[in-house]
Amino acid sequence: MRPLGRSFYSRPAPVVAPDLLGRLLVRKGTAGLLSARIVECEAYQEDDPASHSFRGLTNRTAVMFGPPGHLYVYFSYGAHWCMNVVTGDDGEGSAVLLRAAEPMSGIEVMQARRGRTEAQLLCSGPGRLTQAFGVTGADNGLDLAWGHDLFLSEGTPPDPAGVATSTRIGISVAREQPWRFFVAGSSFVSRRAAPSLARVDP
DNA sequence: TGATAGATCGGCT
DNA sequence: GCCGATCTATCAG
Repeated sequence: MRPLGRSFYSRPAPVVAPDLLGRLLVRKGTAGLLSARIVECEAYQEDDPASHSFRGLTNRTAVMFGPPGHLYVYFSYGAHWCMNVVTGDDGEGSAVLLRAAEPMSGIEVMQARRGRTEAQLLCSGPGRLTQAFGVTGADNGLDLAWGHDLFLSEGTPPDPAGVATSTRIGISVAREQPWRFFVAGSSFVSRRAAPSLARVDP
């Protein structure tokens, strides 16, 4: 199981995002091997009012403006960590938020960390995914493309016809951009919005 | 310097 | 369905 290389990430976020579906998020640590198949993610770009990078480089968003293939982790609503994959060129503030995944291995560790046993409650949501994988601010800036215990591997991409798009969850601006990508029909997609999300809300 | 909104989640009504 | 927890960044004064 080899990490996806730098070139995978050095493309625009809305191009990388659908290509992330079906890939495996892998963590090899003292807790053993953890892996999950990505089923939902969202693209964010520098000229995008919904993006953390929209107002320019800050201490918090510095990683987003760095080289592609690194991990951007931020603390949300005073309670949860959320993880992004940095995309595009070095110096450009774009990334893809990993929102949900289907647990594949290391399920007992995920259950212990989450305090839940149901498979759909382990990695289905950005805060849940980071908790299951033990990702925190300590992992901010980590290079996914080069020899760490956390990386993405090839996996098995879904049939292109099985990929659906929608507006991004919890975002009130730039609603015209259908930059949420998910595996249609997967029961591991986060459930915050209506089931038939292939439309753009008015 | 204070108020407020936010890429969330889980518990309660 | 609604609300609180409680950190970060931005904006108003």
